[in-house]
Amino acid sequence: MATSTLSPLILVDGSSYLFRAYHVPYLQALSTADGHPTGAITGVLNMIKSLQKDYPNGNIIVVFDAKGKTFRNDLYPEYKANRPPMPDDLRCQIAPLHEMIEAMGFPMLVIEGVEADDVIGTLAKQASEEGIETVISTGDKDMAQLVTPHVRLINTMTNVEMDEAGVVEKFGVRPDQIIDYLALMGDKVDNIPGVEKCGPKTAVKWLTEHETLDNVIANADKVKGKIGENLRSALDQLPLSYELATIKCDVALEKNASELAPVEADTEKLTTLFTEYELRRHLADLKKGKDAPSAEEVVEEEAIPEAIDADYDIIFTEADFNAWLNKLMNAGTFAFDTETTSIDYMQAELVGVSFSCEAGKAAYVPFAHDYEDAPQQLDRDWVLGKLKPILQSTSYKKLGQNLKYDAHVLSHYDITLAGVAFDTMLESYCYNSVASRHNMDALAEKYLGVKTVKFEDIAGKGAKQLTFNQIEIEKAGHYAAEDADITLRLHHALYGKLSKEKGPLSVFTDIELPLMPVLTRMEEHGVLIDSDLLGEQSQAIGTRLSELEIEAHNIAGKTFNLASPKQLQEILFTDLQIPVIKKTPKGAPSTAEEVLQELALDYPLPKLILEHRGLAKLKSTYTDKLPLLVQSKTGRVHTSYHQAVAATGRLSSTDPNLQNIPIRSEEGRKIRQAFIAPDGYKIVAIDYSQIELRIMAHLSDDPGLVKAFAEGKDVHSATAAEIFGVDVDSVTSDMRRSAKAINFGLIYGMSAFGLSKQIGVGRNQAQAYMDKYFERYPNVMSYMEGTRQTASEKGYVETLFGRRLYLPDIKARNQARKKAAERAAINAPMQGTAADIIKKAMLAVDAWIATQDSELVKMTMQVHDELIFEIKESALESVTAKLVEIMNDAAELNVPLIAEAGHGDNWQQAH
DNA sequence: ACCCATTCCTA
DNA sequence: GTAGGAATGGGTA
Repeated sequence: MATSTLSPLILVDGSSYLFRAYHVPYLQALSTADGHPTGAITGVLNMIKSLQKDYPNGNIIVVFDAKGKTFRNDLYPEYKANRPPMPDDLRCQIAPLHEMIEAMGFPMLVIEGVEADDVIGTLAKQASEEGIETVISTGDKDMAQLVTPHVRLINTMTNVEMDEAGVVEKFGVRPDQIIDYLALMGDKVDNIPGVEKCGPKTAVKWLTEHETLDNVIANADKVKGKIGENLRSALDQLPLSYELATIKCDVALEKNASELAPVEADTEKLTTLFTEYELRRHLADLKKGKDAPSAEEVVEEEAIPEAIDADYDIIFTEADFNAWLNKLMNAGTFAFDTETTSIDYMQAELVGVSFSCEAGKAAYVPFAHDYEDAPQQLDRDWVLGKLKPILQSTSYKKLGQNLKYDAHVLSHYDITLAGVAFDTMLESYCYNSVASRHNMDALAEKYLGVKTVKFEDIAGKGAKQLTFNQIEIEKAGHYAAEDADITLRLHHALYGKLSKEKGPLSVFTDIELPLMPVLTRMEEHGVLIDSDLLGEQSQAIGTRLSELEIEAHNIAGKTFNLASPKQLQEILFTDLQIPVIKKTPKGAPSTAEEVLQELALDYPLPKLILEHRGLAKLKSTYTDKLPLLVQSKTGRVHTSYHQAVAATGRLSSTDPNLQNIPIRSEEGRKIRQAFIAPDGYKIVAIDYSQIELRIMAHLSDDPGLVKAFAEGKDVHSATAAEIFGVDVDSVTSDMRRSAKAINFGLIYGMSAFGLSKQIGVGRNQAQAYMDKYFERYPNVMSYMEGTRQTASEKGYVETLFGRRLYLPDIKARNQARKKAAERAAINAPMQGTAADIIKKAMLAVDAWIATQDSELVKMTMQVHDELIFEIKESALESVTAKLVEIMNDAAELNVPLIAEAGHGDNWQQAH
């Protein structure tokens, strides 16, 4: 009986979906005008309607958990004891949902004393016995135990269907082993005990070896190691865990599966309910008499997968290449991508190039694949010679994904990429910077609904990963051509959206895109490092570290790894019995700096550890590492600036990160001595003074703050005078320090609690300071409040230049997340506007430098509010003055924008 | 070889 | 309290 002519039974685990829907962010935002939440209702209704569409003949039955205890609580009083009570904003959605489902005519079961799982298990078993195919719609993995040749699971929210093979694929064990598997692992959420430290991997391993839980138990004494001990100590309660994990399939029900038939929908009642809960979409569907769209159709921005047949060429002949070249030249705009041997732009060698100028059509031109028996390819220099005039011309418009990388590589073949009109990575970043990554694979999935071939798919991963030249041309060609094709299609999808948003579009056109070649030049030029000096520093630090280690071991009475927080916890809080001051988020006793600072007052060891940590950090991260990053080709260090990482609009820097070179501590600052000027040059560092506070003054237009800046006052002293009600001349350094903390705190969207911790006063005192501040600077307060409000209304905030930052959590029910989003909303316009301004300054500086002798001055680094240059000694003063002027003029605020310069033979002196 | 938590460096 | 990157240990694969 492989198939059945009877209608399939569709069993819906309503409770599982209710909880899932409740936690879906975009559903959380839904409520009626008077604030009754409706997200979970909407989620479950969408899901049921989507099932209706997918199984038109299906006989749908919806099952919910009943209130109160179940038989499992009798077996084990601790069952689900850790569950927090159901939140009110979920509880209040249950009754209306039940009413709606009943009015829709679906049979609905809510049976006391058992869980929905048990009712579903029972119905599924009955159906199987009658030869009815069953589909269980659930998000709960435990249900996998119910799967048989006639029972499948479907997760309607993710649209993943699971039959017996699917269970094996997902879990690594068969459905009939699922209970054993669950019993071994236990369940933290339901408070079911299992074997300590036994997760999915271990459970699968044991069940693969021994088939059943009973056999695992019988062979328990053969399991070695800590995990074996854990298994043996769990033996007694494993039978209980097994029983708790078992879904009961013989619940006494009034009607069996085949007797539960749907009744006609009560349209009138549904209209009333949908109107009351303002479910407009469902109301509209009711009128049209059609099924509601599936859950994903409700989400905005959902990509509709494009059905485009891929037609990719791999070019081996000059004639074919010339034909493509002609197409590109006539295309107006084309997508372009390089394939190379390394992701490090300084090491990379070209292996091939790909293009596309029409969706679905692309070409790959290989010229340096050198695996054994690789076919004859076109000559690299011939290809590049042909391409050079086109790539260098601004008349031919190019687009790509992160073309900064390609520009670097091409520059090593004497090609200066120009005419870059679009970059999909930057388009995505400007359109919506809040994404974990703006890489092509993620964008293709998000905006095109297309899954691309990943580099790892063709090259493998880990130590055995191949480089592109070693990959078979057929495979490589498809991958490379797809990259160009997808980039082109992504551009069409993304730019259409971006161009409708004025602010984000101007950030893309006027700031990010033109900044790309500027960053390329900075990275390519690199920074000069005195490796010998760093070597000496490493050695000195090493000596001191050994001394500290010996002393620490003596005090502890045994040897231990000073760099291990875990071992240190043991020594401090167990061996030495020092009281715990603070715990880490995971609950372990913290050994963080602030804790050790405090302990250092009473005990000798923490002080040693602090010094050791500080020095070890300097050595491993900076003095040891930087010399290793000097490129032999240039004798310099070449960082990577990332333009699409920080959600606020800042740059970030990696390999190495040149934006966190120490400055605060005396020893740390010495590292900056190793950032040196070449012969005949000076290092000049120009930084913006108080840029974020000035932006706050501008955005809030607070008279007091604006005046303080206009008069060129020390703003922290001025603030202190206002808050403490004293004359500016009587402000003590303590007052100034507190005022400074408040000023910074405001930029970070702080609370009184945060401030009190920062400046070491009580919470009430901190609140009093803040009240006083807002009294003196009332527009700052209204600005902050206004920002929170706009963020909540629009879902995003903007910088002065239109850069946008979305805040998906701004309406979160979870108060911690909501508060965090509010702080980000306060901070982003200030941090982001500062980022816009320094980027504009970089563009203006670069444009001016281009008009000068190429040896006169180079911009080498950017550290958020500071630009660092190498300037020819002979023209030091005039060039510095010019640069300061350009930076001052980068933006017109209602307070002065002040850049301050310093110079020296190294970066430390320049400060 | 990879993931994670913890810690610490910057503006 | 905002925004980042990187090193380490320690667990699991």
